[in-house]
Amino acid sequence: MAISSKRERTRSRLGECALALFEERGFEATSVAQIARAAGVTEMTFFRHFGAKEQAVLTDPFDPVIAEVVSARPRDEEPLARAVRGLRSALSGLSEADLVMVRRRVRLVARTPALRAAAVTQNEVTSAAIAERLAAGGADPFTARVAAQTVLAAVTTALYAWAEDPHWTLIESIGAALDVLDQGHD
Amino acid sequence: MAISSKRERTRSRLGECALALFEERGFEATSVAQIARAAGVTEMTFFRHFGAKEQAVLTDPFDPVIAEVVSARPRDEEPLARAVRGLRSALSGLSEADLVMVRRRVRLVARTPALRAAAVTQNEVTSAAIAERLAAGGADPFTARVAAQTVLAAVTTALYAWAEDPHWTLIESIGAALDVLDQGHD
DNA sequence: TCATGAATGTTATGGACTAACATTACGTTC
DNA sequence: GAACGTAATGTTAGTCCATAACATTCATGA
Repeated sequence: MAISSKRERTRSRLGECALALFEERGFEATSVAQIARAAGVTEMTFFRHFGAKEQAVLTDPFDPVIAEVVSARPRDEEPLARAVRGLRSALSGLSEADLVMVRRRVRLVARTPALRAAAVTQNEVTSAAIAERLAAGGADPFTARVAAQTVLAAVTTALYAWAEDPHWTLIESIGAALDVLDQGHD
Repeated sequence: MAISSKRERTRSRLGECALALFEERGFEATSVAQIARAAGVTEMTFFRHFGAKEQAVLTDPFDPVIAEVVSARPRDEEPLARAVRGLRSALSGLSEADLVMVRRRVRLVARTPALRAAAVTQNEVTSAAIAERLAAGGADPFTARVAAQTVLAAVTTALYAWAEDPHWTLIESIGAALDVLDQGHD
């Protein structure tokens, strides 16, 4: 028997239909009514699963992992180094299939202004979590906030560049971005 | 006779009413119909002046100045130093009255998720301009992009912190944020 | 004065969301 | 496996943001 409940199944069905339609005819040109119909469900149901149209794309298990992993690093490393190494180890855990899906979503976000705007809200949660951990490790609160926001900005830029350029690895792109922050530190 | 045309006057009237109402009862709780009515004008007119509700707050002469000033620095300085010094000289040109208005707007943005999200769109234009200038100065395009996004993330964080904390100067806050990026470089 | 174009008003429409209430489907207990 | 309670979904109605097409007022110079 399936592990997934009915709720989980319709949710993922909605997510898949949304992604496919967005890729096919664009985010703005696709109405949630169309998505709902494609998933064999009502408009209302869509909003019960994803609070807003953008959430159908932006809901991924990616951001929480970052915060988790950064805070798992030894506390005596400096903030930037912790972020870099934390991300490196986190990304090595993704499968090929995962990467394909992540790339599809990130590319869509990278190409859609409304999605990029909505993504910052996700980002802020991650950023706050990272900053909190850094501050708990003894960093000045303001410094922690800036460091967290800065690292995420670099990672986001790397993600968008990677999604558009097929001959780069995710880890390569992110590594290169973080190297820009890190220049002069070694 | 007034220097400002009728168009400019209704525009600024709309902007002032919007800011006041947003501060009074919140951004989401204020409809553009209310703003329009307060300004003695139609809802339609609002949208002709500001393409969207958020633009009533986010339209300021701030972002363009940043890009302008960063690119005005001598090309042989390194990217980060150019950004820091460029901003420093740009901000010193603001009057007390300007600072009060900037603070009101930034505080509203800092407190309103929807406005923070919409602000990134503004940000991207500035970021692209900065990156272009950095790349024209010989920097690798990807590096330029990351540097631009990173600096703006730091500045934005500083802006939000400054708007909420009355005993800090704008330039102090931004300086402190950029110092976080700069640590280890000197 | 009147003619021209800019600024604004009117009306109609569509799409994103919310609220309140009705209904169906699912799983659990007996 | 039948009844019951609840989770999941449907229905309806409405608000607000935003756009389009067309009409109207207002300012300004010939």
